[in-house]
Amino acid sequence: MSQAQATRLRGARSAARRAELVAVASRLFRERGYHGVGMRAIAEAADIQAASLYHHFASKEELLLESIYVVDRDLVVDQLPILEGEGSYRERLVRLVRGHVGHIGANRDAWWVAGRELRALSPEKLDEVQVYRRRYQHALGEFLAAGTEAGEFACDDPRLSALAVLDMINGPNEWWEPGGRLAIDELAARYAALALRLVGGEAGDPPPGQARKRRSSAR
Amino acid sequence: MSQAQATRLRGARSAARRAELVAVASRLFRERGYHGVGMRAIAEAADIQAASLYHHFASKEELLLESIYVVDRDLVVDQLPILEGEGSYRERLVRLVRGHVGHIGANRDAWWVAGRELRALSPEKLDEVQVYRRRYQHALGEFLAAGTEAGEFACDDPRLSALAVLDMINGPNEWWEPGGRLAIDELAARYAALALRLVGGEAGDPPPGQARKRRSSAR
DNA sequence: ACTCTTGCCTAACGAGTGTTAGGGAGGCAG
DNA sequence: CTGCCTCCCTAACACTCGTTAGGCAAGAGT
Repeated sequence: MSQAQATRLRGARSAARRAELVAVASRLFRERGYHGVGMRAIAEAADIQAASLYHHFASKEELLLESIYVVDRDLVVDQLPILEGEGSYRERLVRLVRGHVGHIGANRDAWWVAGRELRALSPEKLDEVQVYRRRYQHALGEFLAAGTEAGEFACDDPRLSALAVLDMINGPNEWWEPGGRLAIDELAARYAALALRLVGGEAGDPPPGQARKRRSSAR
Repeated sequence: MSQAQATRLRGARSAARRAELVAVASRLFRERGYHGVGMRAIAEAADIQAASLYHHFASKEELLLESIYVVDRDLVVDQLPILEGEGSYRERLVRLVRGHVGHIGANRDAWWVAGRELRALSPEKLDEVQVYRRRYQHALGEFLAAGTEAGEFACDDPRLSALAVLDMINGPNEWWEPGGRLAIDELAARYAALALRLVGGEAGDPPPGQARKRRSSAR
Protein backbone atom coordinates (compact mmCIF):
# COMPACT_ATOMS: atom_id res chain seq x y z
CA MET A 1 0.00 0.00 0.00
CA SER A 2 1.49 3.29 -1.06
CA GLN A 3 1.68 6.36 1.10
CA ALA A 4 -0.73 8.17 -1.16
CA GLN A 5 -3.35 5.46 -0.88
CA ALA A 6 -2.95 5.31 2.87
CA THR A 7 -3.42 9.06 3.00
CA ARG A 8 -6.60 8.92 1.02
CA LEU A 9 -8.07 6.30 3.31
CA ARG A 10 -6.99 7.79 6.56
CA GLY A 11 -9.48 10.61 6.57
CA ALA A 12 -9.03 13.84 8.44
CA ARG A 13 -6.57 12.60 11.03
CA SER A 14 -4.28 15.60 11.10
CA ALA A 15 -6.58 18.16 9.63
CA ALA A 16 -4.60 21.03 11.10
CA ARG A 17 -1.39 20.18 9.25
CA ARG A 18 -3.35 19.69 6.05
CA ALA A 19 -4.97 23.10 6.37
CA GLU A 20 -1.57 24.63 7.03
CA LEU A 21 -0.15 23.13 3.86
CA VAL A 22 -3.20 24.13 1.84
CA ALA A 23 -2.77 27.72 3.00
CA VAL A 24 0.86 27.70 1.87
CA ALA A 25 -0.10 26.22 -1.48
CA SER A 26 -2.93 28.74 -1.95
CA ARG A 27 -0.57 31.60 -1.41
CA LEU A 28 1.90 30.31 -3.97
CA PHE A 29 -0.82 29.42 -6.47
CA ARG A 30 -2.07 32.95 -6.13
CA GLU A 31 1.34 34.47 -6.66
CA ARG A 32 2.55 32.36 -9.54
CA GLY A 33 -0.36 30.29 -10.81
CA TYR A 34 -1.03 26.58 -10.44
CA HIS A 35 1.23 25.50 -13.25
CA GLY A 36 3.77 28.11 -12.29
CA VAL A 37 4.44 26.51 -8.92
CA GLY A 38 6.09 23.15 -8.46
CA MET A 39 5.70 20.71 -5.61
CA ARG A 40 9.28 21.48 -4.65
CA ALA A 41 8.46 25.18 -4.28
CA ILE A 42 5.42 24.46 -2.13
CA ALA A 43 7.50 22.07 -0.04
CA GLU A 44 10.25 24.61 0.44
CA ALA A 45 7.78 27.26 1.56
CA ALA A 46 6.46 24.78 4.12
CA ASP A 47 9.96 23.76 5.25
CA ILE A 48 9.53 20.21 4.12
CA GLN A 49 10.65 17.83 1.36
CA ALA A 50 8.60 17.59 -1.82
CA ALA A 51 7.99 13.87 -1.37
CA SER A 52 6.61 14.50 2.11
CA LEU A 53 3.68 16.39 0.66
CA TYR A 54 2.46 13.09 -0.71
CA HIS A 55 2.07 11.89 2.83
CA HIS A 56 -0.75 14.42 3.20
CA PHE A 57 -2.13 14.73 -0.31
CA ALA A 58 -2.47 12.21 -3.11
CA SER A 59 -1.49 14.70 -5.79
CA LYS A 60 -0.86 18.31 -6.63
CA GLU A 61 -4.41 18.54 -7.87
CA GLU A 62 -5.76 17.65 -4.44
CA LEU A 63 -3.91 20.64 -3.06
CA LEU A 64 -5.62 22.83 -5.61
CA LEU A 65 -9.02 21.33 -4.97
CA GLU A 66 -8.76 21.97 -1.25
CA SER A 67 -7.90 25.60 -1.95
CA ILE A 68 -10.92 25.99 -4.18
CA TYR A 69 -13.32 24.34 -1.75
CA VAL A 70 -12.69 27.17 0.68
CA VAL A 71 -14.51 29.40 -1.75
CA ASP A 72 -16.90 27.37 -3.81
CA ARG A 73 -18.18 25.00 -1.18
CA ASP A 74 -17.90 26.94 2.06
CA LEU A 75 -19.25 30.17 0.61
CA VAL A 76 -22.46 28.56 -0.59
CA VAL A 77 -22.94 26.81 2.71
CA ASP A 78 -22.51 30.07 4.61
CA GLN A 79 -24.46 32.36 2.32
CA LEU A 80 -27.50 30.49 1.04
CA PRO A 81 -29.25 30.45 4.42
CA ILE A 82 -29.27 34.24 4.32
CA LEU A 83 -31.60 34.24 1.32
CA GLU A 84 -34.02 31.91 3.07
CA GLY A 85 -33.68 33.70 6.40
CA GLU A 86 -35.58 36.51 8.03
CA GLY A 87 -35.96 40.13 7.03
CA SER A 88 -37.24 42.00 4.00
CA TYR A 89 -35.89 41.16 0.57
CA ARG A 90 -33.85 44.33 0.65
CA GLU A 91 -32.33 43.52 4.03
CA ARG A 92 -31.46 40.01 2.96
CA LEU A 93 -29.81 41.17 -0.25
CA VAL A 94 -27.72 43.63 1.73
CA ARG A 95 -26.65 40.89 4.12
CA LEU A 96 -25.76 38.60 1.22
CA VAL A 97 -23.60 41.16 -0.53
CA ARG A 98 -21.83 42.15 2.68
CA GLY A 99 -21.13 38.52 3.49
CA HIS A 100 -19.93 37.87 -0.02
CA VAL A 101 -17.53 40.78 -0.23
CA GLY A 102 -16.39 40.11 3.32
CA HIS A 103 -15.60 36.52 2.40
CA ILE A 104 -13.43 37.73 -0.46
CA GLY A 105 -11.51 39.93 1.93
CA ALA A 106 -11.05 37.15 4.45
CA ASN A 107 -9.91 34.50 1.96
CA ARG A 108 -7.97 36.39 -0.64
CA ASP A 109 -5.60 33.64 -1.73
CA ALA A 110 -8.30 31.04 -2.09
CA TRP A 111 -10.57 33.42 -4.00
CA TRP A 112 -7.86 34.35 -6.41
CA VAL A 113 -7.07 30.71 -7.07
CA ALA A 114 -10.73 29.72 -7.38
CA GLY A 115 -11.17 32.56 -9.82
CA ARG A 116 -8.56 31.51 -12.31
CA GLU A 117 -7.33 27.99 -11.85
CA LEU A 118 -10.53 26.01 -12.25
CA ARG A 119 -9.47 24.66 -15.61
CA ALA A 120 -6.55 22.85 -13.99
CA LEU A 121 -9.02 20.53 -12.26
CA SER A 122 -9.96 17.20 -13.75
CA PRO A 123 -13.40 17.18 -15.39
CA GLU A 124 -15.14 15.43 -12.48
CA LYS A 125 -13.79 17.76 -9.84
CA LEU A 126 -14.51 20.75 -12.03
CA ASP A 127 -18.10 19.62 -12.31
CA GLU A 128 -18.43 19.26 -8.58
CA VAL A 129 -17.21 22.79 -8.03
CA GLN A 130 -19.45 24.24 -10.71
CA VAL A 131 -22.49 22.66 -9.16
CA TYR A 132 -21.94 24.79 -6.07
CA ARG A 133 -21.43 27.85 -8.22
CA ARG A 134 -24.59 27.31 -10.21
CA ARG A 135 -26.61 26.65 -7.11
CA TYR A 136 -25.57 30.02 -5.70
CA GLN A 137 -26.39 31.80 -8.92
CA HIS A 138 -29.70 30.05 -9.33
CA ALA A 139 -30.76 30.79 -5.77
CA LEU A 140 -30.00 34.45 -6.23
CA GLY A 141 -32.05 34.51 -9.44
CA GLU A 142 -35.04 32.99 -7.69
CA PHE A 143 -34.62 35.41 -4.81
CA LEU A 144 -34.59 38.44 -7.10
CA ALA A 145 -37.65 37.14 -8.93
CA ALA A 146 -39.51 36.70 -5.66
CA GLY A 147 -38.40 40.11 -4.45
CA THR A 148 -39.64 41.66 -7.68
CA GLU A 149 -42.94 39.83 -7.32
CA ALA A 150 -43.18 41.25 -3.82
CA GLY A 151 -42.59 44.75 -5.12
CA GLU A 152 -39.28 45.33 -3.36
CA PHE A 153 -37.15 45.01 -6.47
CA ALA A 154 -37.73 45.91 -10.11
CA CYS A 155 -35.91 43.36 -12.24
CA ASP A 156 -36.96 42.99 -15.85
CA ASP A 157 -35.02 39.76 -16.06
CA PRO A 158 -34.10 38.42 -12.61
CA ARG A 159 -31.83 35.71 -13.99
CA LEU A 160 -29.73 38.27 -15.82
CA SER A 161 -29.82 40.62 -12.85
CA ALA A 162 -28.43 37.81 -10.70
CA LEU A 163 -25.52 37.49 -13.10
CA ALA A 164 -24.96 41.23 -13.09
CA VAL A 165 -24.99 41.40 -9.30
CA LEU A 166 -22.62 38.47 -9.02
CA ASP A 167 -20.31 39.95 -11.65
CA MET A 168 -20.21 43.14 -9.64
CA ILE A 169 -19.66 41.65 -6.20
CA ASN A 170 -17.06 39.19 -7.47
CA GLY A 171 -15.15 42.12 -8.88
CA PRO A 172 -13.22 43.08 -5.74
CA ASN A 173 -11.50 39.71 -5.98
CA GLU A 174 -9.64 41.20 -8.92
CA TRP A 175 -8.50 44.43 -7.36
CA TRP A 176 -9.13 44.87 -3.65
CA GLU A 177 -6.18 44.65 -1.32
CA PRO A 178 -5.74 45.47 2.34
CA GLY A 179 -4.36 48.93 3.03
CA GLY A 180 -6.12 50.46 0.05
CA ARG A 181 -8.57 53.34 0.06
CA LEU A 182 -11.39 51.31 1.54
CA ALA A 183 -11.38 48.72 4.32
CA ILE A 184 -13.21 45.59 3.29
CA ASP A 185 -16.18 46.28 5.55
CA GLU A 186 -16.60 49.74 4.11
CA LEU A 187 -16.38 48.36 0.59
CA ALA A 188 -18.88 45.64 1.41
CA ALA A 189 -21.36 48.19 2.69
CA ARG A 190 -21.03 50.42 -0.37
CA TYR A 191 -21.30 47.55 -2.78
CA ALA A 192 -24.41 46.40 -0.95
CA ALA A 193 -25.97 49.81 -1.57
CA LEU A 194 -24.96 49.70 -5.22
CA ALA A 195 -26.36 46.20 -5.61
CA LEU A 196 -29.64 47.41 -4.21
CA ARG A 197 -29.70 50.13 -6.82
CA LEU A 198 -28.82 47.65 -9.54
CA VAL A 199 -31.91 45.56 -8.86
CA GLY A 200 -34.16 48.57 -8.58
CA GLY A 201 -34.49 48.21 -4.82
CA GLU A 202 -33.85 51.85 -4.16
CA ALA A 203 -37.28 53.09 -5.14
CA GLY A 204 -36.27 55.97 -7.35
CA ASP A 205 -35.43 58.61 -4.79
CA PRO A 206 -34.17 58.01 -1.24
CA PRO A 207 -35.88 54.78 -0.15
CA PRO A 208 -37.48 54.20 3.24
CA GLY A 209 -34.74 55.63 5.38
CA GLN A 210 -31.62 57.65 4.70
CA ALA A 211 -30.89 60.03 1.86
CA ARG A 212 -27.88 60.45 -0.41
CA LYS A 213 -24.82 62.06 1.02
CA ARG A 214 -21.26 62.86 0.00
CA ARG A 215 -21.26 64.01 -3.59
CA SER A 216 -17.93 63.37 -5.30
CA SER A 217 -15.97 63.63 -2.06
CA ALA A 218 -12.88 62.24 -3.73
CA ARG A 219 -11.61 61.89 -7.24
CA MET B 1 23.08 37.42 -35.38
CA SER B 2 20.51 35.01 -34.02
CA GLN B 3 17.12 34.39 -35.50
CA ALA B 4 15.45 35.91 -32.49
CA GLN B 5 17.42 39.13 -32.73
CA ALA B 6 16.72 39.39 -36.42
CA THR B 7 13.04 38.93 -35.71
CA ARG B 8 13.01 41.67 -33.13
CA LEU B 9 14.63 44.12 -35.52
CA ARG B 10 12.66 43.23 -38.57
CA GLY B 11 9.48 44.95 -37.51
CA ALA B 12 6.07 44.09 -38.87
CA ARG B 13 7.21 42.42 -42.05
CA SER B 14 4.90 39.45 -41.99
CA ALA B 15 2.33 40.78 -39.60
CA ALA B 16 -0.30 38.43 -40.90
CA ARG B 17 1.60 35.29 -39.96
CA ARG B 18 2.38 36.74 -36.56
CA ALA B 19 -1.27 37.50 -35.89
CA GLU B 20 -2.16 33.98 -36.98
CA LEU B 21 0.28 32.47 -34.52
CA VAL B 22 -0.84 34.80 -31.74
CA ALA B 23 -4.42 33.67 -32.29
CA VAL B 24 -3.40 30.03 -32.00
CA ALA B 25 -1.42 30.75 -28.84
CA SER B 26 -4.31 32.74 -27.34
CA ARG B 27 -6.65 29.86 -27.85
CA LEU B 28 -4.32 27.40 -26.14
CA PHE B 29 -3.49 29.80 -23.31
CA ARG B 30 -7.18 30.15 -22.73
CA GLU B 31 -7.79 26.43 -22.70
CA ARG B 32 -4.88 25.33 -20.58
CA GLY B 33 -3.25 28.42 -19.09
CA TYR B 34 0.04 30.06 -19.98
CA HIS B 35 2.19 27.73 -17.95
CA GLY B 36 0.04 24.79 -18.95
CA VAL B 37 0.95 25.11 -22.62
CA GLY B 38 4.39 24.45 -24.04
CA MET B 39 5.98 25.92 -27.11
CA ARG B 40 5.78 22.49 -28.68
CA ALA B 41 2.01 22.39 -28.18
CA ILE B 42 1.57 25.84 -29.73
CA ALA B 43 3.79 24.81 -32.61
CA GLU B 44 1.86 21.61 -33.21
CA ALA B 45 -1.44 23.49 -33.26
CA ALA B 46 0.05 25.80 -35.87
CA ASP B 47 1.51 22.91 -37.91
CA ILE B 48 5.04 24.02 -37.39
CA GLN B 49 8.16 23.09 -35.39
CA ALA B 50 8.69 24.58 -31.94
CA ALA B 51 11.99 26.15 -32.91
CA SER B 52 10.30 27.89 -35.84
CA LEU B 53 8.23 29.97 -33.47
CA TYR B 54 11.43 31.73 -32.50
CA HIS B 55 11.68 33.01 -36.03
CA HIS B 56 8.59 35.12 -35.34
CA PHE B 57 8.80 35.77 -31.61
CA ALA B 58 11.74 36.27 -29.31
CA SER B 59 10.20 34.26 -26.49
CA LYS B 60 7.09 32.61 -25.17
CA GLU B 61 6.40 35.73 -23.15
CA GLU B 62 6.19 37.80 -26.33
CA LEU B 63 3.38 35.54 -27.51
CA LEU B 64 1.55 36.20 -24.28
CA LEU B 65 2.13 39.92 -24.44
CA GLU B 66 0.73 40.12 -27.96
CA SER B 67 -2.38 38.29 -26.81
CA ILE B 68 -2.89 40.69 -23.95
CA TYR B 69 -2.35 43.80 -26.06
CA VAL B 70 -5.46 42.91 -28.05
CA VAL B 71 -7.42 43.68 -24.92
CA ASP B 72 -5.55 46.11 -22.77
CA ARG B 73 -4.13 48.37 -25.43
CA ASP B 74 -6.62 48.15 -28.27
CA LEU B 75 -9.67 48.39 -26.03
CA VAL B 76 -8.55 51.65 -24.46
CA VAL B 77 -7.71 53.11 -27.83
CA ASP B 78 -11.13 52.20 -29.19
CA GLN B 79 -13.23 53.11 -26.20
CA LEU B 80 -11.81 56.24 -24.64
CA PRO B 81 -12.88 58.50 -27.51
CA ILE B 82 -16.47 57.53 -26.74
CA LEU B 83 -16.33 59.25 -23.37
CA GLU B 84 -15.00 62.44 -24.90
CA GLY B 85 -17.34 62.23 -27.88
CA GLU B 86 -20.77 63.60 -28.59
CA GLY B 87 -24.09 62.91 -26.94
CA SER B 88 -25.49 63.15 -23.42
CA TYR B 89 -23.66 61.47 -20.55
CA ARG B 90 -26.26 58.74 -20.53
CA GLU B 91 -25.90 58.08 -24.23
CA ARG B 92 -22.14 57.94 -23.99
CA LEU B 93 -22.22 55.54 -21.06
CA VAL B 94 -24.52 53.25 -23.00
CA ARG B 95 -22.20 53.33 -25.99
CA LEU B 96 -19.22 52.58 -23.78
CA VAL B 97 -20.83 49.57 -22.13
CA ARG B 98 -22.07 48.19 -25.43
CA GLY B 99 -18.65 48.56 -26.96
CA HIS B 100 -17.00 46.99 -23.95
CA VAL B 101 -19.22 43.93 -23.77
CA GLY B 102 -19.12 43.61 -27.54
CA HIS B 103 -15.33 43.61 -27.45
CA ILE B 104 -15.40 40.75 -24.97
CA GLY B 105 -17.61 38.77 -27.29
CA ALA B 106 -15.41 39.44 -30.29
CA ASN B 107 -12.11 38.61 -28.59
CA ARG B 108 -12.92 35.84 -26.18
CA ASP B 109 -9.57 34.09 -26.10
CA ALA B 110 -7.58 37.26 -25.63
CA TRP B 111 -9.92 38.50 -22.89
CA TRP B 112 -9.70 35.28 -21.00
CA VAL B 113 -5.94 35.34 -21.18
CA ALA B 114 -5.68 39.03 -20.26
CA GLY B 115 -7.94 38.34 -17.32
CA ARG B 116 -5.84 35.68 -15.69
CA GLU B 117 -2.32 35.47 -17.00
CA LEU B 118 -1.05 38.96 -16.28
CA ARG B 119 1.20 37.73 -13.52
CA ALA B 120 3.19 35.67 -16.01
CA LEU B 121 4.50 38.89 -17.54
CA SER B 122 7.80 40.37 -16.52
CA PRO B 123 7.45 43.38 -14.19
CA GLU B 124 8.11 45.96 -16.91
CA LYS B 125 5.58 44.53 -19.32
CA LEU B 126 3.08 44.11 -16.53
CA ASP B 127 3.45 47.76 -15.69
CA GLU B 128 2.90 48.81 -19.26
CA VAL B 129 -0.33 46.85 -19.44
CA GLN B 130 -1.59 48.16 -16.13
CA VAL B 131 -1.07 51.72 -17.23
CA TYR B 132 -3.68 51.18 -19.95
CA ARG B 133 -6.00 49.55 -17.46
CA ARG B 134 -5.72 52.37 -14.96
CA ARG B 135 -6.21 54.99 -17.62
CA TYR B 136 -9.50 53.38 -18.63
CA GLN B 137 -10.68 53.16 -15.03
CA HIS B 138 -9.63 56.70 -14.23
CA ALA B 139 -11.33 58.12 -17.31
CA LEU B 140 -14.56 56.40 -16.40
CA GLY B 141 -14.37 57.80 -12.88
CA GLU B 142 -13.92 61.33 -14.19
CA PHE B 143 -16.76 60.80 -16.62
CA LEU B 144 -19.16 59.63 -13.91
CA ALA B 145 -18.17 62.57 -11.72
CA ALA B 146 -18.86 65.00 -14.54
CA GLY B 147 -22.13 63.29 -15.37
CA THR B 148 -23.17 63.56 -11.74
CA GLU B 149 -22.20 67.21 -11.69
CA ALA B 150 -24.36 67.67 -14.77
CA GLY B 151 -27.30 66.01 -13.05
CA GLU B 152 -27.52 63.00 -15.34
CA PHE B 153 -26.08 60.53 -12.86
CA ALA B 154 -26.29 60.26 -9.08
CA CYS B 155 -23.02 58.81 -7.85
CA ASP B 156 -22.11 59.30 -4.21
CA ASP B 157 -18.57 58.20 -4.99
CA PRO B 158 -17.84 58.26 -8.74
CA ARG B 159 -14.48 56.52 -8.34
CA LEU B 160 -16.08 53.58 -6.60
CA SER B 161 -18.98 53.57 -9.03
CA ALA B 162 -16.47 53.31 -11.87
CA LEU B 163 -15.03 50.22 -10.24
CA ALA B 164 -18.47 48.73 -9.74
CA VAL B 165 -19.46 49.37 -13.35
CA LEU B 166 -16.22 47.89 -14.62
CA ASP B 167 -16.57 44.87 -12.34
CA MET B 168 -20.02 44.30 -13.76
CA ILE B 169 -19.23 44.73 -17.43
CA ASN B 170 -16.06 42.67 -17.18
CA GLY B 171 -18.14 39.86 -15.74
CA PRO B 172 -19.31 38.31 -19.02
CA ASN B 173 -15.68 37.49 -19.73
CA GLU B 174 -16.07 34.84 -17.05
CA TRP B 175 -19.22 33.21 -18.25
CA TRP B 176 -20.58 34.32 -21.62
CA GLU B 177 -20.25 31.96 -24.53
CA PRO B 178 -21.72 31.94 -28.00
CA GLY B 179 -24.86 29.88 -28.38
CA GLY B 180 -26.06 30.68 -24.87
CA ARG B 181 -29.34 32.29 -23.87
CA LEU B 182 -28.31 35.73 -25.03
CA ALA B 183 -26.44 36.84 -28.12
CA ILE B 184 -23.64 39.20 -27.30
CA ASP B 185 -25.42 42.24 -28.70
CA GLU B 186 -28.49 41.53 -26.63
CA LEU B 187 -26.37 41.05 -23.54
CA ALA B 188 -24.49 44.25 -24.24
CA ALA B 189 -27.73 46.21 -24.51
CA ARG B 190 -29.13 44.82 -21.28
CA TYR B 191 -25.92 45.38 -19.38
CA ALA B 192 -25.88 48.95 -20.66
CA ALA B 193 -29.32 49.48 -19.15
CA LEU B 194 -28.23 47.93 -15.88
CA ALA B 195 -25.11 50.07 -15.79
CA LEU B 196 -27.27 53.14 -16.23
CA ARG B 197 -29.30 52.08 -13.27
CA LEU B 198 -26.18 51.41 -11.24
CA VAL B 199 -24.99 54.98 -11.59
CA GLY B 200 -28.38 56.43 -10.87
CA GLY B 201 -28.92 57.46 -14.47
CA GLU B 202 -32.39 56.04 -14.64
CA ALA B 203 -34.08 58.89 -12.78
CA GLY B 204 -36.22 56.85 -10.43
CA ASP B 205 -38.99 55.83 -12.74
CA PRO B 206 -38.84 55.50 -16.53
CA PRO B 207 -36.32 58.16 -17.61
CA PRO B 208 -36.78 60.53 -20.55
CA GLY B 209 -37.90 58.00 -23.09
CA GLN B 210 -38.91 54.36 -22.89
CA ALA B 211 -40.47 52.50 -19.97
CA ARG B 212 -39.79 49.12 -18.37
CA LYS B 213 -40.97 46.05 -20.18
CA ARG B 214 -40.82 42.31 -19.76
CA ARG B 215 -41.21 41.40 -16.13
CA SER B 216 -39.58 38.05 -15.29
CA SER B 217 -40.01 36.77 -18.82
CA ALA B 218 -37.81 33.79 -18.07
CA ARG B 219 -36.47 32.00 -15.04
C1' DA C 1 9.67 -5.03 25.07
C1' DC C 2 6.74 -5.50 21.13
C1' DT C 3 4.54 -3.72 17.11
C1' DC C 4 2.11 -0.18 14.52
C1' DT C 5 1.43 4.38 12.98
C1' DT C 6 2.80 8.94 11.83
C1' DG C 7 5.61 12.14 9.59
C1' DC C 8 9.34 12.92 7.40
C1' DC C 9 13.61 11.78 4.67
C1' DT C 10 16.98 10.65 0.31
C1' DA C 11 17.27 9.15 -4.31
C1' DA C 12 15.63 8.32 -8.44
C1' DC C 13 12.26 7.64 -12.59
C1' DG C 14 10.78 9.19 -17.20
C1' DA C 15 8.91 12.88 -19.37
C1' DG C 16 8.58 17.57 -20.63
C1' DT C 17 10.45 22.56 -20.27
C1' DG C 18 12.17 27.04 -22.99
C1' DT C 19 15.67 27.94 -25.85
C1' DT C 20 19.67 27.85 -29.22
C1' DA C 21 22.96 26.31 -32.96
C1' DG C 22 23.21 25.50 -37.41
C1' DG C 23 21.56 24.17 -41.83
C1' DG C 24 18.56 23.71 -46.04
C1' DA C 25 14.95 24.86 -49.63
C1' DG C 26 12.64 28.38 -52.29
C1' DG C 27 12.08 33.00 -54.07
C1' DC C 28 13.69 37.44 -55.50
C1' DA C 29 17.30 41.16 -56.85
C1' DG C 30 21.40 42.21 -59.14
C1' DC D 1 24.30 32.50 -62.16
C1' DT D 2 25.24 34.56 -57.65
C1' DG D 3 24.08 36.14 -53.21
C1' DC D 4 20.72 37.33 -49.88
C1' DC D 5 16.58 36.83 -47.26
C1' DT D 6 12.61 34.41 -45.49
C1' DC D 7 10.82 30.58 -43.37
C1' DC D 8 11.20 26.46 -41.66
C1' DC D 9 13.75 22.23 -40.23
C1' DT D 10 16.53 18.61 -36.98
C1' DA D 11 19.14 17.97 -32.90
C1' DA D 12 20.50 19.07 -28.75
C1' DC D 13 21.40 21.53 -23.99
C1' DA D 14 20.47 22.09 -19.32
C1' DC D 15 16.88 22.02 -16.40
C1' DT D 16 12.52 21.23 -14.06
C1' DC D 17 8.31 18.60 -13.60
C1' DG D 18 5.01 15.27 -10.71
C1' DT D 19 5.51 11.19 -8.66
C1' DT D 20 7.19 6.79 -6.40
C1' DA D 21 10.13 3.39 -3.76
C1' DG D 22 11.95 2.52 0.30
C1' DG D 23 13.75 3.60 4.78
C1' DC D 24 14.43 5.85 9.41
C1' DA D 25 13.23 8.01 13.98
C1' DA D 26 9.85 9.22 17.39
C1' DG D 27 5.79 8.15 19.95
C1' DA D 28 1.60 5.53 21.29
C1' DG D 29 -0.88 1.14 22.48
C1' DT D 30 -0.67 -3.26 24.48
